[in-house]
Amino acid sequence: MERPELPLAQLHAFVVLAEELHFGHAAARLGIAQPPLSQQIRRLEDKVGHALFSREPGRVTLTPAGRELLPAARRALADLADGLAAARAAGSGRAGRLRIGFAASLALTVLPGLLRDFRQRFPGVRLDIREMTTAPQLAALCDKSIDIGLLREPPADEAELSFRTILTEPFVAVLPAAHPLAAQRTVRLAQLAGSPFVLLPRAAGPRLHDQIVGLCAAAGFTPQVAQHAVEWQTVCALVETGLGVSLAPASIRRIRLKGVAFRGIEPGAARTRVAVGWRTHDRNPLVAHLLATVSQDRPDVSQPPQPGHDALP
Amino acid sequence: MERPELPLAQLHAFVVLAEELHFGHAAARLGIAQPPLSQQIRRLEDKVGHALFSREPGRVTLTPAGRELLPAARRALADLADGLAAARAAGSGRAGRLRIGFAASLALTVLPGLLRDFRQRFPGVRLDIREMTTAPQLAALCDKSIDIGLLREPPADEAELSFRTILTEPFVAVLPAAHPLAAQRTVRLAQLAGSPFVLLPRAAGPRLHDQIVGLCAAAGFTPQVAQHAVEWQTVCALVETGLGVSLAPASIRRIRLKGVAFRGIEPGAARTRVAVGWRTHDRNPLVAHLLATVSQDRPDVSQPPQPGHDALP
DNA sequence: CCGCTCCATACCTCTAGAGATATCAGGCGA
DNA sequence: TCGCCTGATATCTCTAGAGGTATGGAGCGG
Repeated sequence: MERPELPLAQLHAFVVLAEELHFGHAAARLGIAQPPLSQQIRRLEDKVGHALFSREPGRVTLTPAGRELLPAARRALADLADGLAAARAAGSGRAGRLRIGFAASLALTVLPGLLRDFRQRFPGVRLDIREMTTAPQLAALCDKSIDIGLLREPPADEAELSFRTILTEPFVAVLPAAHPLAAQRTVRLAQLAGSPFVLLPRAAGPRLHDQIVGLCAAAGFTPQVAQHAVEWQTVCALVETGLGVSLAPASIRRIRLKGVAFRGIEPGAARTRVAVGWRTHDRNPLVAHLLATVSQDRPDVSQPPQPGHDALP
Repeated sequence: MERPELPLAQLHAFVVLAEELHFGHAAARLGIAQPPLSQQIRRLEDKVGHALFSREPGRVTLTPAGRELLPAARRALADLADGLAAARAAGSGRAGRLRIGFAASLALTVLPGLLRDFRQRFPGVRLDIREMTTAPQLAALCDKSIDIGLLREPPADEAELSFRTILTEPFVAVLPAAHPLAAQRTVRLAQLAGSPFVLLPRAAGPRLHDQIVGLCAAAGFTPQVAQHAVEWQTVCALVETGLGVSLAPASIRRIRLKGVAFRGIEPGAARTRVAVGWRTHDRNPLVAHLLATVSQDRPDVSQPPQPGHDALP
């Protein structure tokens, strides 16, 4: 790429003169005297190396060189005016692009409402939304390929990142409908000791995985994982086939499968957190906007299960 | 249209830094020291009103405002580089647009060869070709809406315009095939006195019209025009129907109609001229190129008619 | 011929910015 | 801790150009 040769002020004067085809009128339109305009055009012509205007008695016309330069000058001036407006809008937080990563299960809880509210308040902002499990979200936040992460069980020791809990929800047992424990309203964790488990891999969400395993340990057993699945929807489908049972965040009740029963657990004090994450020193105003939207938008899903939701045997 | 706010040199530096994301490397690439680059970017940021780069320990990244400005800056710089190259090419005669007007009958003579040769020699030049009769061509040359005119019988008294004869051709009589005179190889003009004529209106080509009328007058009669037609092809079609006879430039023999006979005339000394016209003081190098091409490209159509061309009764 | 219009040229002042050198401050790694 | 890397800041010189005023030359019309 070479250095630009033509000054924009001169190109602007050129365009105005090309429209007026009269040095006096163009000078008045530019708010200057005629001789300085004459000099400006001369300087531009010297830089191009050819006359851009033909000066005849009684009229000024464009030369072929001038006719070639005019559309390019117009386009460039317009490009820059647009780009400057867009840069200012982005800088002030009225426009721009916000890149959001989210864990799949959050599509069942906070994501829809948050996106709706944000779009309503900031229609000029383009949202780039990508599904990613927790660990990849943390990496993407650090390397700046996303601006916002929506995830579960945020880490406590990320130096560059900050997190804020949006909501907490209890766990539920996920059982095949025909499972003997499905007949109960609530399941004691110890009762699950004899059943194989279907769980997400630790790598997908280390803290959530460890929390679930920890609950089982507190109940006196280590879950025997028969199958891993990255998505909670897949977990439910495998449970439905009778492959095993699971422990999951309560919001997955929204996944409605005939052959799956969701039951409250005892002890029921444990909760899993949903959080928004961002780079601590990120000054992007859109990030601040989204955090503000999250703070005003806190749906409560800690209500008890409603009758009719589960497939009763 | 407002004045441009951002200097191109600063935008150029911005683009290079956005590519390198390292002040030292970008400065080296620009051929300056790092502090001046730092100052330049600062000045640009002050003009935009927002930081364009985020400076963190160990790395430089674009802000949202910077990300919005980058494509616009790139486009504008490219537009101007292209426009400047096009202006220079047009100014030096390597490229640009040439607007040519031509009388329809010249499509039967000089036009195809001229266009072919010119395109071969100047492939970068766009040709804008419009069919116009002689009088509109003269007006368009004067008001600069065409650069070149190809016409017949150029005027002798146009102050701003110059003309050069490309070729001359004799006249032929245009007769219905069943006309008694069609049996002759050559027709004396006086023999046409009793027949109605089909001619182009004087307004379409005053001098050609007057030349034809003058030939008849020299032969002792004034042609009785039964019908006018602007195109020679239409003239031939009307002659074919038996509506009348005509006198026309010899090249219209190329219009092949079964029911039309073309015959040489006596006296046969008169010739009609085909000329190229241009504005005398036009400095457009493409005009010079075309005039040069015309000078090297002089097909000779003054040969006698070849057997088999005419419909014999 | 004279007055007016139109664009060019000459000369002037002022300013912004381009680029330089010198230096500082912060962070990182050995 | 020290050395190195990186970007910022301070200060300086120089130049191009932006815009002004005054004037000149050409052409046109009354």
